[in-house]
Amino acid sequence: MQENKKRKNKELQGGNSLVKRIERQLDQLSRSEKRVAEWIIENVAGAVDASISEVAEATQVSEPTVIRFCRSMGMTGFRDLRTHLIAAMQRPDNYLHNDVASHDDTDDAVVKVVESSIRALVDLRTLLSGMPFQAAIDKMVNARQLIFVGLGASGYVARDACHKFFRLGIPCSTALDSQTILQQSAIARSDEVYVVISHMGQWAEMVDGMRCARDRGATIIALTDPVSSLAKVATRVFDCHPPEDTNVFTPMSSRLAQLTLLDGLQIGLALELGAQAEENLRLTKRALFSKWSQDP
Amino acid sequence: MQENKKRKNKELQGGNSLVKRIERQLDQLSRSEKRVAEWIIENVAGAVDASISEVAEATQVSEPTVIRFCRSMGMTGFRDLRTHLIAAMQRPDNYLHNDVASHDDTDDAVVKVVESSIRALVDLRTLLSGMPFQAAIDKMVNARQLIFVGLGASGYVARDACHKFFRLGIPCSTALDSQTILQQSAIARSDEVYVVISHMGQWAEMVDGMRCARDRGATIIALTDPVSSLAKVATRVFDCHPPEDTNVFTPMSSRLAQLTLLDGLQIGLALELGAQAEENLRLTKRALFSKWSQDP
DNA sequence: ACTAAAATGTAATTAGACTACAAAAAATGC
DNA sequence: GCATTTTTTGTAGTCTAATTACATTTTAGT
Repeated sequence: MQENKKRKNKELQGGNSLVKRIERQLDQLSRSEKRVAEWIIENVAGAVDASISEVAEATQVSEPTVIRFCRSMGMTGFRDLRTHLIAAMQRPDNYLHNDVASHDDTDDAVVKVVESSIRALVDLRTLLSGMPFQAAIDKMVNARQLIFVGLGASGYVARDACHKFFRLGIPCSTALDSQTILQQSAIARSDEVYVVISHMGQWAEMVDGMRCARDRGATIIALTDPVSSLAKVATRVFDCHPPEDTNVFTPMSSRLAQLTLLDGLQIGLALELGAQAEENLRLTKRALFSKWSQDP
Repeated sequence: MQENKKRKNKELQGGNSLVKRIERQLDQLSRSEKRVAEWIIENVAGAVDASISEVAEATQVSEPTVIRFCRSMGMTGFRDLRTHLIAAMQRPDNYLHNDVASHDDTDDAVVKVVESSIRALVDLRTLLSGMPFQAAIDKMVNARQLIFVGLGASGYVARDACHKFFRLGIPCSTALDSQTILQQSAIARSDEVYVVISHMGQWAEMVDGMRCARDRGATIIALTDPVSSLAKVATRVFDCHPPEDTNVFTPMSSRLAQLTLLDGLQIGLALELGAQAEENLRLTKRALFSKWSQDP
């Protein structure tokens, strides 16, 4: 018993993905154990919080069978399995995609939402290397003004981005409806950079406006579907393909990817701008801090 | 990208979040609880494997005291503490987030930003089980109106949430500056639910306003630091502790956690409301879709 | 020194994890 | 096909961990 504990701890560090390990050994299991395995894979989320009796209940299997399953996986028992599961969940690549269904209870649904958001960012990470960050930043460094463009839900992303970039000390504005977009782009200049956020990239007025701005020499950086008409007009495209939208309960995780991407752009730009931008960031941060620290 | 390649400064990040949190609250603990805290800090690895009686034994303290310590840390019990400890232990090894430094090149910086965002969501994932989703949703189901409150950067989150929840067919509004907050809360009703987003939870006007609304019987749901004064006023608290904010280049990933959390709340509420909300979601979605599909 | 409050421990309760063994089910040999 | 062995599964019970209720001690204020 004593030795087991020590050894177990070693394995925990090296830990190659437990979920994948379960998947791999799936067909070497007996019928009941397989049910347990499948439930855990489908539901890694809930499994972490569940007790042995809850697992037994959920899989219609006896409690000892659950323990046998743990042993089959090379764990010393249920507690050990749980430990490894928790550890595995700290590796974002283990999160699988599960849609929320209308029969889910609240907690399951929430967990699924968070996990699908994690997936969205993990996906983003793999796409990162193909994205023109340096090129976009090079344009931004010398810009007279950054204009963030977005309609509807993307408008919130644009606003957020604007609020983030202005702290670098660069003039920033937003254009969040057709009228503003068309007027703004009608007077676009070659030293202005438009950052356009649009899932589909299909809104006619927006595309028209950006084409106009582009013709006037402005730089158009688009976060959109690369096959869209907006993408054709843009100077640089960051691939934000729209989610395949089968489920009404789909959370808005594509928006998270956009926000994160813009975070990356902003930080990249700050680095490029150097000391002055860094100082501006520091000052804006302190402006808030000193306020609340004086009236707590 | 390849995190192996750039594992240069293997700075001892042993100070993972939970341990830091324990350290931070160390002097607010009673003598016995402090002993437990110190032992765990000294001995994180061992603590993960220990049972409650082993901890009690090792620290010369009774078992209930160990549990009291867990509660003082904001956990529901010993099991919960263990869960979080295991999660925290995993951190130094994989996906360790090095802060962006001024000598980083663009691509490194962007990867770091994305990974720290992923980290933020994985952290959120482990905190979920302690969050009062069902309670919050129960209040929202019968609400006459939802009011989303946030100042500054949190205002964007509030706005975004408002835009998300209104699609369920519930009256939603925002209060994004002190004046609006004070006026709104002055006429608060007991069938209204306030959703308040604030990192620090220390802005005097906001806390005053919420206290007033609370006194008038409204429900206050706060996404904030659980030790803040806002948290004390709130009906329900979702633990969104502020990031330890040492670096100017810190991306705003805590905001992602808030957005995701609100996504979860919205979907949970949609499920609770049932068919009507589902239909509303479908309709709002189609309203957009039919527009762009007719003029591509 | 006396009271109220907080901190801690004792003992009992409950729930969780696990074992031993027996009943089914499947596989094997004749 | 039937008997026999082996494997799989469940039942019932044990033991341990986690938690609660309550009693005792300690601490701080008057």
